[in-house]
Amino acid sequence: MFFLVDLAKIKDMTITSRAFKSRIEQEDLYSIPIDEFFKSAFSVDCVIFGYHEKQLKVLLIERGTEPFEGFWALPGDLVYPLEDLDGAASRVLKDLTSLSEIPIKQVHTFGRVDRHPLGRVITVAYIALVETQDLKPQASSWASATKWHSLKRMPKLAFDHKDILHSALDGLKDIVLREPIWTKVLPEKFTLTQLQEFYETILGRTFDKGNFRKKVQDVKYIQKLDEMQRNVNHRPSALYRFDEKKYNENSKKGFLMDI
Amino acid sequence: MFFLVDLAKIKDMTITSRAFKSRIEQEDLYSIPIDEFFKSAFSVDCVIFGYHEKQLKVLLIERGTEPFEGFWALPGDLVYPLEDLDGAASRVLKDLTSLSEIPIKQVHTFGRVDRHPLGRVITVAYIALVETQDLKPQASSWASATKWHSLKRMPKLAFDHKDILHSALDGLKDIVLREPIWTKVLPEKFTLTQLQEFYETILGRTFDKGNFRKKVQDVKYIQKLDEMQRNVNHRPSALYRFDEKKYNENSKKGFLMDI
DNA sequence: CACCTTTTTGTAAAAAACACAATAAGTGCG
DNA sequence: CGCACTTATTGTGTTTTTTACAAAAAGGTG
Repeated sequence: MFFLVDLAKIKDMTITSRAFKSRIEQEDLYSIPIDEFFKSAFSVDCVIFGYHEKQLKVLLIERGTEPFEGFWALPGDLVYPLEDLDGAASRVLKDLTSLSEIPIKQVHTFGRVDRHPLGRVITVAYIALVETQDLKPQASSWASATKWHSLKRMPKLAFDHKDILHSALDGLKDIVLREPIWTKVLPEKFTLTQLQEFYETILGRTFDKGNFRKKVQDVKYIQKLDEMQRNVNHRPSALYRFDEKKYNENSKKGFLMDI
Repeated sequence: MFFLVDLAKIKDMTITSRAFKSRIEQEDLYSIPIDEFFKSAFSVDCVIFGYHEKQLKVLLIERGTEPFEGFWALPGDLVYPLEDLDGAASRVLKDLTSLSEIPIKQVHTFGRVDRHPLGRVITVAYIALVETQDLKPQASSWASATKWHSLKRMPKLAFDHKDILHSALDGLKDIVLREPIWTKVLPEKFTLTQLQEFYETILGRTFDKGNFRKKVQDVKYIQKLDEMQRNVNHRPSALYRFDEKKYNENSKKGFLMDI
């Protein structure tokens, strides 16, 4: 099954892949006729959550071209021909953040016929979680601007990205209860208060300090260190760390954090 | 963004959509040159689970063409140009089962580059649950045969359908705890034993009869009737029904079955 | 040292989960 | 009819978990 492409239209499309464009130019396919049947493409969109000190944010890009020029949107790109879906999402993430090794998770696929005004584009949504401070938003070839946005007051988003964001937030809440993804956003050595704040922020509810602590004591892969906080203006907390080895042993048996 | 298609190759492809074929013939695009860049299409695959008397099965079709000729596979089809993803899955389901109004649920999207030997095909997996007896497997234009298969001894499946099936089973277990989907497979009036057996079958574990019953008493949308089983050769059970009105009231508040 | 803040431990009550037993209500059969 | 058999239904005590809240501890600060 093969595509031919109307480059005039392509140039107007803002969901463009750089590889895609360059390839088109090489092969000089400008004036090839159009098959009306398959006007479709697939893309990935990444919902990159940033966590820092009780604040959950999401990374948006500002669109520099029509449609939805000037709107904020989720970063995304077309999937390359020889690229897995997960790979495409990782690439988008890496291009945008210069961070590799960020674990991603597929959450849902959106394919409403009219979700893209210029054609049929099905998109697979991924989520990632990073330390907000690890990533300095900066303009790129992709967008005129990128910026961390608080989830409270969210601007009007392009396409159906509002739906995608909602779905991603649900997915994040799910994952947070199944996997210790706080390892990606808490410091190497952390306090239990920090851990508790993480859960409270993501899940949007509070926990009793004493009871939370008791739960954590049963979790084998959270290891108490012989170290303390320093220079805090109150009783210093003990520090803990994530014991990856113990986690891998236990997680094979369907182990999960249970709060 | 537009495709052109090499019909010679299309004819060999077994993931063909009937609409797709006919459209091609109409427009006489046989000898159009090929753009190598976008060799891709998207499809839906349906994991149709059948439940009947403590037996969970899955509906497979037998492929009549290469690749994987003779292999069992999940029913699926390409997504039509003016069709939503959910719509495509519903259509596949309806064509195959003559049942409409079956609720479906998207679970995951599979897009490994080499998952289809003849080209890039990304597929969105859906699950559905029906009463096994409501559906008489029969050959169709799609497949040389269709058949309910027990999940215990599963034949070798085409493509990556084994992965899809696994993922779907996880999805089913998830959903069963969040939504009362047993309404689709239990009779209008059912006993609590039937309900318990349903959960035991799907989740693969057993529950204490007395305790299960106590849980159900707290669930407002499961209504006890003034009716009894008849002609059973033991103490007759009270009959219950699903109270849709009460369910809709409660479910808005994030209500879910908790066993 | 008294005071402030946050950590850490403790404890008691309430709720939920769990295991198991006793009783009930039909059919079938002598 | 009465007894056996089967499954439904209710009950009960124990254990475990959850929840709420209080007290004590360990820093820093002035």
